[in-house]
Amino acid sequence: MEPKKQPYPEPNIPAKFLKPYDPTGTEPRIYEEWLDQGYFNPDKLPERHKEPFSVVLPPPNVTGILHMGSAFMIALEDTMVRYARMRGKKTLWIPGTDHAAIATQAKVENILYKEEGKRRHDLGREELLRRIDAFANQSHDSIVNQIKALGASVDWSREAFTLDEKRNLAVRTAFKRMYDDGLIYRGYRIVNWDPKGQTTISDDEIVHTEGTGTLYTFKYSKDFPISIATTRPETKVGDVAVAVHPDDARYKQFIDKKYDLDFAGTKLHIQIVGDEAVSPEFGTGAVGVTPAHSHIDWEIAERHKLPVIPVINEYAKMTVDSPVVKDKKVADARASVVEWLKTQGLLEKEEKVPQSLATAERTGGIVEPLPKLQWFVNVNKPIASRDNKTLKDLMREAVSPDGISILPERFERVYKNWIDNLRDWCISRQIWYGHRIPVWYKGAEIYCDIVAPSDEGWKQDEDTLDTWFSSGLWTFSTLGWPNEKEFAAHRMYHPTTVLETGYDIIFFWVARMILMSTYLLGEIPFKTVYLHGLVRDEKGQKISKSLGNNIDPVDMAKKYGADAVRMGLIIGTGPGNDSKVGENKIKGYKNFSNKLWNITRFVLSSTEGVSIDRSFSAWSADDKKLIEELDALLREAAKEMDEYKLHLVGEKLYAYIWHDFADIILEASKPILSSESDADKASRKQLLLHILERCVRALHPFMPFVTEEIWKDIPLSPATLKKPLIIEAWPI
RNA sequence: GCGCCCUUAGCUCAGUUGGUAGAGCAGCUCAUUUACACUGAGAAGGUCGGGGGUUCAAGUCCCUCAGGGCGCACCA
Repeated sequence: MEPKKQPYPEPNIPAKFLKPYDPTGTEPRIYEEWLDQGYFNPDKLPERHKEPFSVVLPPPNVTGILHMGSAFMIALEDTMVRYARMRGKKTLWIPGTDHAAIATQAKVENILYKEEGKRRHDLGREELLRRIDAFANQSHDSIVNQIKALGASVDWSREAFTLDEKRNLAVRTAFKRMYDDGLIYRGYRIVNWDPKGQTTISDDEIVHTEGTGTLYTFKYSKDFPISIATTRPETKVGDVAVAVHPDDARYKQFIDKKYDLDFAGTKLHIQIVGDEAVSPEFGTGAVGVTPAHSHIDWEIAERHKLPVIPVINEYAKMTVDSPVVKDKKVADARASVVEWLKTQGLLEKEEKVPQSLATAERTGGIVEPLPKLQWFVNVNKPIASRDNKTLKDLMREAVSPDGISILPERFERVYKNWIDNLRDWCISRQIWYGHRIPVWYKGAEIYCDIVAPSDEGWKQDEDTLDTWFSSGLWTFSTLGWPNEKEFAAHRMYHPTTVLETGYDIIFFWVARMILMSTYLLGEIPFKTVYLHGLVRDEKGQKISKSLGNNIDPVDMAKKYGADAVRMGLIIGTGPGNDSKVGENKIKGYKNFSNKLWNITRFVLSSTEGVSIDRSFSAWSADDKKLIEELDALLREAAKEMDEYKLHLVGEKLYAYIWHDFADIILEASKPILSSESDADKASRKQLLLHILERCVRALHPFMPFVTEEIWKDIPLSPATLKKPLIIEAWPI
């Protein structure tokens, strides 16, 4: 054998290795090959894949394009799924998109207004829905292409949409079952009203922002015995009571007394009630009770059977027939009432207090609590078919050592805390895009069913459902439920193995899936919840349109390769923590792809004519030790993969391949390969091939493209049938 | 108010049963028809936010303080 100093270019290795690795040219081609091979579909996997491993892709909203956060999620999930597949699991990863009701409709309405100056009612329900569908379809197509560009090994034959026919049947079926069990009811109750979006929203869709308010202390009238304090004087025209703590010595003697009085141009009938909810220390220790426009007051009113007087309408305007406030916007009405109090000499004190403002997540509108007739999910009703447990009970019990575990663990407490504070879930929305409520009315009659009543004269409820209602069914609506035959064929995949998603939707989505699955199926929807954090920019700022700091993951993939994007996202961030990602980090992993590429070039050109001999045993002492070291590292990595510590494994493989294999082992091989000892040379050639082969297999879940491309040229022994790397076994 | 997280090299972060401090990037010195410049070698750089405690041993466990971030509930 000649000393290893050959002129460039070297002969007899595949020509592609003589150039730097080209992800842009390679990745789309490899993805096409995977699609042709069909192994994304578990039904097409070879015999050895038996034990199911199933994941649902958190469906991206059809509101636009994917961002770095979605890419992070896809990278994590694809790495988990590919690892499981190589481990011989029967892997099913279901892709889909989310209609995201309010978000999508708001987006299209914005465009409509900007481009045509029209509002939703100018178009009407049918035409607006047509526009939204067109927008959603377009958005869907680009999202699908983006998912593909990132290398996701999802089963496209099972792709779902939260608003398609099958999911609609699932929604109607779930609604009907809950309605029949009394878990869904229609009620006149105080709800969160978004005047900007003109719809109700759930408690979870409220975003509190810090601000300053003014706390006004005053009396309703000169001869009223108690002073009250409030930050919303304008609502006081809707007061029906003053609540004090039952043991408060200052006010005890007034409890149950009633007063008729004139306030800001309207008549009030105020009853004094004693209620434990009132804190004697705050303000004057007395609360003016406005049942129609405060959640707490509503509850006080319920306890004391007080009347409800709405004074604010859906446009956040005052409705009370008083010259002081009539037809004014709430903010103006507040000023008017304060002015009135001053002129009457009733205002005792004004002080600035910190106050948080409730705004709607999607529209930014200031949320106004209003009483309305809406549909709710009762979370406190005992369910006969579930041992008289309530939905709250089912949700709480699902997260336990033998049920669902959440990673990182600390989120289990966050989840339980949320359940403890959970109120009935308002599910009806006054928007057009979404699942129509499967309820029909004829006069005073109400009819709920999966299909419309056949006889004449019924009118379907105009409202649609909270988008999370359909998302809650996702783990099983994507597996065919409620179609018995289809679901039976997929029964093995439920509960799904792991749910990987962002911690920001633990309440919206994770909790709702647990609710739906435990109630409808009597089983948990998944065994493990892996929560990832927010992807921020290099400076740690939240990625947002206004900052213009969004990096398009697909642009990055085009520039540096999806493999590099995936590594850049995964490495350096444990579950539950936010991460900072910039272009430089991704670039670094592109260099790594090329490093591996050149390692391959060196190994192939140094081992010409040799193929991998799995039963090789004539190892030199050094080589035997090196093999053992790598095996130890891989065993550790396997353990960490099973514990979902992907960031550690990725880093470990990177460090080993670059700094052990390339920097040390390859360099040390040069003198050995040009030495006199045939035995040492034979051993070293086998070593180089063995290590390369193991590294490529181990790295595949993280960097699927470059590894699959290298794999094609790894010289397995001629007797071995080479399968695509995607279904090869992970080493160790 | 209740609760959670973060504070480790200039920057970004790893570091899970407690056992002599790690990586990437940046910077510094050197090498250069080399498998790879999308490179290599080397050196430098940290009292692991402050204080206290437990322990033979603490970045790691406990208490406390400070700064930053977040979630929930909102005192009207």
